[in-house]
Amino acid sequence: MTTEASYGAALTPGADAIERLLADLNPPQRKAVEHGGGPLLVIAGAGSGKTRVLTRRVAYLVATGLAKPSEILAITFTNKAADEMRSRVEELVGGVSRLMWVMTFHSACARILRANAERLGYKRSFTIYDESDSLRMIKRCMADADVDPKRFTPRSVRAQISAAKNQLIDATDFRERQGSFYEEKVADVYELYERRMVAASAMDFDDLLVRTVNLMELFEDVRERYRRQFRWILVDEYQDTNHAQYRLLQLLAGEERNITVVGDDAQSIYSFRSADVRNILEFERDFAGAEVIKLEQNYRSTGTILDAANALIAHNPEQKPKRLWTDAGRGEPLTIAELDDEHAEARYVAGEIERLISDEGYAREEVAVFYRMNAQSRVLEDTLVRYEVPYQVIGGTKFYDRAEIKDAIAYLSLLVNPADAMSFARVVNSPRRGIGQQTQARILSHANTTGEDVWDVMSRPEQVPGLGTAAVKAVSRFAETMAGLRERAEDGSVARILEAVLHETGYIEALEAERTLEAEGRIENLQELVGVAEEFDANRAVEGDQDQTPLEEFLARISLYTDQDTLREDESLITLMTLHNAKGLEFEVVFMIGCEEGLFPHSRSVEEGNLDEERRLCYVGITRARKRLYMTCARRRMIHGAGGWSVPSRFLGEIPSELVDHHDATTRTGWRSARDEVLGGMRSGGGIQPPPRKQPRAPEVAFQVGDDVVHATFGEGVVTGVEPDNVIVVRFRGGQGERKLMADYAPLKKVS
DNA sequence: TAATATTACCTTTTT
DNA sequence: GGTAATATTA
Repeated sequence: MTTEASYGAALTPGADAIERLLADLNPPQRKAVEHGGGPLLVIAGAGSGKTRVLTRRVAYLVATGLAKPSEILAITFTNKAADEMRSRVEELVGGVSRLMWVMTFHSACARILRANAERLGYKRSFTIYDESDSLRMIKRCMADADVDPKRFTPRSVRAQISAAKNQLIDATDFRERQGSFYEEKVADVYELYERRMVAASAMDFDDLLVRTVNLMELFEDVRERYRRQFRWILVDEYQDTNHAQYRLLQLLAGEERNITVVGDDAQSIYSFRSADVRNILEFERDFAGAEVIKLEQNYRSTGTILDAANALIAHNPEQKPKRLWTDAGRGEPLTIAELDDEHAEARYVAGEIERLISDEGYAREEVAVFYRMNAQSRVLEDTLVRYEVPYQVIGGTKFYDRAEIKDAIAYLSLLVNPADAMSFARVVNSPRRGIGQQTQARILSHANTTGEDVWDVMSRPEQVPGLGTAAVKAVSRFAETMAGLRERAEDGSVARILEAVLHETGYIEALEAERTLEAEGRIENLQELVGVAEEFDANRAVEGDQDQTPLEEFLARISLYTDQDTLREDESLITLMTLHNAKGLEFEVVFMIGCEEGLFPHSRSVEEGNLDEERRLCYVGITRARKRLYMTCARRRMIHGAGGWSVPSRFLGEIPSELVDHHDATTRTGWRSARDEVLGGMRSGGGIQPPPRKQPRAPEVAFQVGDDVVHATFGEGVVTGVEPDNVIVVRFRGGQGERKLMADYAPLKKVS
């Protein structure tokens, strides 16, 4: 712990510098930055300058001497957010930012575990399995535990295990809690999976968190060491933390509890990954004496866009009350466009983008298109190519997900971690070496029964029961090749090792022999990977880690890297991404496509009762837009082959009609009745009366002028007008003026 | 064992 | 529309 002296000495230097850090902040932002020690919760609405507050606060802590740079742990959820925070902090405090830990939960955990893995029975050079690796491992475990993959899909089993881990329920606890036959079986797989993962010295993404918690709980010395190191903790997007992450923060916060968390419950969109909004809602209880600061002034969007967002989110019953406001002016109305099908939708979007760029002077990099599912990008991409609109897609099929890249990385993993059974299985017969499933299964089960590393087993194949002479010979050859490569893997250039692997294992040769366009593409991808390795080598020459070999460091880095991080801002491209990926970003112009029931909100979310979360996702999308927002829906859409009729998303109807320009480009009638029903008061007259249908929320009571009402978000008010289509006008207390609400949908109650 | 053909099943969102 | 597991055959 630091002495009193360093606190005192701190306040003298650079009073100017400190004032400059605070100068352009609004009062609540300033208050958050200047908060001293102890827990702090910042409820930061969309676009309210939360990153600015976080980075300034880090700089402030350093500038005032309250914190040494090395005592700061700043946590984000994505690498991209971490990179941005790091560079913004660096601008403020300079090179000392190097000493801080500014990274994702997962990278921080991986780094802690690298230094301590042996205490938990893992090798220091443990391998990190991504989702597909872990799914393969699950499948293998299911086969070995005699669990029928037809009755229990591997994905659902993994999902259950993952959910359990994120709640820190280990295999033993899991078994104790479960009753049904199904859950018993999952418990069998869970136990086996945990054993196999340790045997392979491998961790999945959940393990990174769970094992770090285990480490801190089991070893007081480790816990104390990191508590002393991270005296100041800051967490971004706190609403997305799960229980394991919450526990980790609790363990790290220590007695001083210098923990700052920033988040927005209205932007919690990761409950499917076990994120628990309660973490943010109950922060004040968990960290008693916490100061709470709300940031409600929005610096990003027009008043119209904010009104739309506020009106939409008001349909969610439970949230921390907050009202986003701006003094930026009204701006232009939103556009809701209805098209015939996804092709017409794509043409509309492409045409509008062209128009916005050529007539209204927007730059391509200021435009983004968001969708619910990655699969939706395809049609749009085809159209953009035809319209010659340059674009980039964030997420989706990833470079590191390609088979050849995974193969190459699996080879390297096996060199570094000789216990890595999944990498072995991936690589041993690729390219074909005459080592088929039978042989592989025998080697793996021999490794499992003897407890040896796969590497050692394959090095002495004659000891494996049941192997024929041909198999023994093939395996020996492979083992020799690998042994030769391993000697050289100890040090030196990663790029060189990778090239040696690709050539000496015959991998490239096999691709060349294919003489297909596809194989050529694969070779190009591998060359790109070599390029990545070269870049890594060059950077490492400047700042290397002594504890790890270059190859180990490379693999550790790459396993937590996704191409999320490849978002480019400087090039003139429009950006395509899922709504989930859009969180934390902002664009002048935003298109949200596929706003149809079943797609958005997704039918599965509706079935599982996660409608509120879908609505928050919509809220996130809307609040990304600075100036212009388009929402589109198609009346017909192909979903995996078969086409179907669609109904506009209920979210469109939740946006007050006076904020919207409605653009109808559909060509036939018949569908309109369904649409009019959802869009409600948006247009009047005409059309056939829609068949009666269940309302999302039953109409409560008829409201009359003069009724006192209370609204989930806006608070108390009085009804000042009643309009057709169940629209009522309410004047809320607290100088917010009047709002039009749809009585059937708004979370509004009469008070007597 | 490997290569090909056929079928089933899919799809939410991601560190 | 696409992948991945399975059946079939050389």
